[in-house]
Order: sequence, then structure tokens, then C-alpha cells
Amino acid sequence: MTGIPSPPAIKAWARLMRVSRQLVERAEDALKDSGLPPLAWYDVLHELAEAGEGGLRPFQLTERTLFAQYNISRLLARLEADGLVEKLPVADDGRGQTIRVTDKGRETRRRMWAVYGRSIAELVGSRLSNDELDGLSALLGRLRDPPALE
Amino acid sequence: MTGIPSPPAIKAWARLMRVSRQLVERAEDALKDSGLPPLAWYDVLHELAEAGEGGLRPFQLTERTLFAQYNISRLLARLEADGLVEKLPVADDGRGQTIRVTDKGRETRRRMWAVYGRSIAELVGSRLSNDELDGLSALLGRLRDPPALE
DNA sequence: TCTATATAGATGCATTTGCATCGATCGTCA
DNA sequence: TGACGATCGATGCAAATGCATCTATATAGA
Repeated sequence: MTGIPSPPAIKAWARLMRVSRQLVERAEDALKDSGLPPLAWYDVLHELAEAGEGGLRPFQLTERTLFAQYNISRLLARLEADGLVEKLPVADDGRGQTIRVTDKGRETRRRMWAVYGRSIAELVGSRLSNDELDGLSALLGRLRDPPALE
Repeated sequence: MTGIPSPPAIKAWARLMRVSRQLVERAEDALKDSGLPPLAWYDVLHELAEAGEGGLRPFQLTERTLFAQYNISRLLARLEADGLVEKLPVADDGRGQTIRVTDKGRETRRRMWAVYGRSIAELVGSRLSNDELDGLSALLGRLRDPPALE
């Protein structure tokens, strides 16, 4: 019975695909134009900054960011090469490591946010009222996996 | 003044990014599990099927699908290698070509839709009412570029 | 304790993407 | 007509991604 999507479902899906791609592209372009790293770096730096001194394990980053494991592994290698994060051995698990953001990483994140935040404000904040934005968040929240109760 | 995004804007943006990535991933996985080509192929085959016998020029595909020019160029090469599309010289423009979907391409699209459509129905259609879906489409429509009047 | 299985993270290899640029043709304007 | 800039589409090369697999450590069970 749910085999064939209804026209409203198709339309909403199509818009979601198109708009999200467009917005990502715009935000990426803005970062590039400012000579800053791509969005993926921001996502990771953001998570690490929120985690604070304790840092995070790579597998925790894969959970929170939706990036694949091997993707995080190599992304962290690049971030480390740039001095934005540091890898620390973790005491009670010889397999693992803890990733902590460095001062330089924090600074990079700050500079990225100046550009990224402006993109968000322009692309989304200026086009919908706060009530509409809340409505959008609520609808999107229902599409999450697992479906949250909200 | 629009430099710093409001909290509702940030939340809506974050959900949009996360949900859209999650949904794409789910849909891609479903196609892969059925041994079918990726979503990008569907997008192109869909546009070409809609265009009918007249076909489309590659640059028209880049406009409609948001894929970069070089991306379309290589995607078409793969589709042609698989016999899903054919490239025809175009009479009044020696630089260009017309891309037309083949019967095999139409058949592949049909088989992809059986899976893709089910994903849409499950991931979106079954989670929101038709009114909610329409509301979502309307809100997303306001985020398009250029901002449509709707 | 010893073995089997699961988990953390890295990596070799193939494919895809991004970027810059190229060759070819078109359209415009002198 | 001839020259010049713009447009169409392809491609070489570097970087990123996907996939499968690997090593190392941890955990569970006999």
C-alpha cells in the first residue's frame, strides 16, 4: 500500500532533494570563496568543540556526523596534518584514540562560522519568519530516523 | 544585520542538512540493495524520459539537475556505455549533441522507480499527512534560488 | 586460560568528483 | 569576410569517496 508514493510526497521529496543540494552548494561556494575548508571540516570541528577538553572518539564522530567510518578516519588525518586536531591515546582501550580540537582548530572553526553563519542567515533566516522556521524544523524532525516523538 | 543567523534559522538549517543526507543515503542504499544504479542516473533518465523523442542537450541537463557540467559529461558517457542513452548529432549546432533515452534506459528507469518510489513513500509519504507534505513543499519552495513567488 | 567473535580504526584499490583547461564551433561586429 | 569573445562539451590530473579488507585490541564463552 505504501508502494507508490502520493503526488504530495513526491513533490515534497523532490523539493527537499533539490533545495538541500542547492543550499549546500551555496554554502560550500561561500567557504571556498573565502579560502576556507569545506563544510565537512566544520561539522567535525563543531562536534569536537562542543565536546570540549575530553574530546571524542572517532566512532563517536561517525555516529554524530553521519560520515562513514573510513571517511572520518581520513578526514581526521587531514585535520591532524593541518594541526586542527590532535590524536591522543586512550587509557582503557588500546585500539582507540581520543580526538581533541586544538587552538588552531578552534580558530579555524570560528573563521568558518563567520562565513557559514552568514550563509545560513541569508539562505534561510532571511527567507522565512521564525514561526515558519520552527514549522519547518518540526516537519523535518518527523522525517528523522528514528522518527522522534518531538 | 543578517550576519548572524537566528537560533530558529540554525535549527532549521541543521535539520535540513541532516535529514536530507539521511534520506538520500537510505534511498541510495535501497537502490544498491536491489542491484540498481545510483540516484544520479535516475535523475538524468527521468529528465530524458520527460523530454521524449526530442531528447535534451547536455547543457540542458546541467541546468535541470544541478550537476556540474563535467559531471554530466561523464555521467552521460557511462549511461551511453551501458546503452541507456544515445548521443545524436544536432543539426544546427556543430558543437552539440542531443541525448535521447533508449528503450533499455526507459526500462532501467522503470525498475529504479519501483524501488525509489517505495523509498519515497516509506521515508516521507508515510510520515506526514498530505497537508503537512504540502506545507513542507511550500516552505522549501521559499528557499529555492531564485526565490519563487509560489 | 584459551579460543572465538566483535569492535576500533587504517588502508589498498577502483570509482567518482572537482578543478582547470582544451579543442571546436557559434555568434557578433567591424 | 575575418577576427574575437562566448558557448558546448571533453579531458588530464589531483583529491575525495566507496568498498572490501586488514591489524590490533577487547570481550565473551568453553
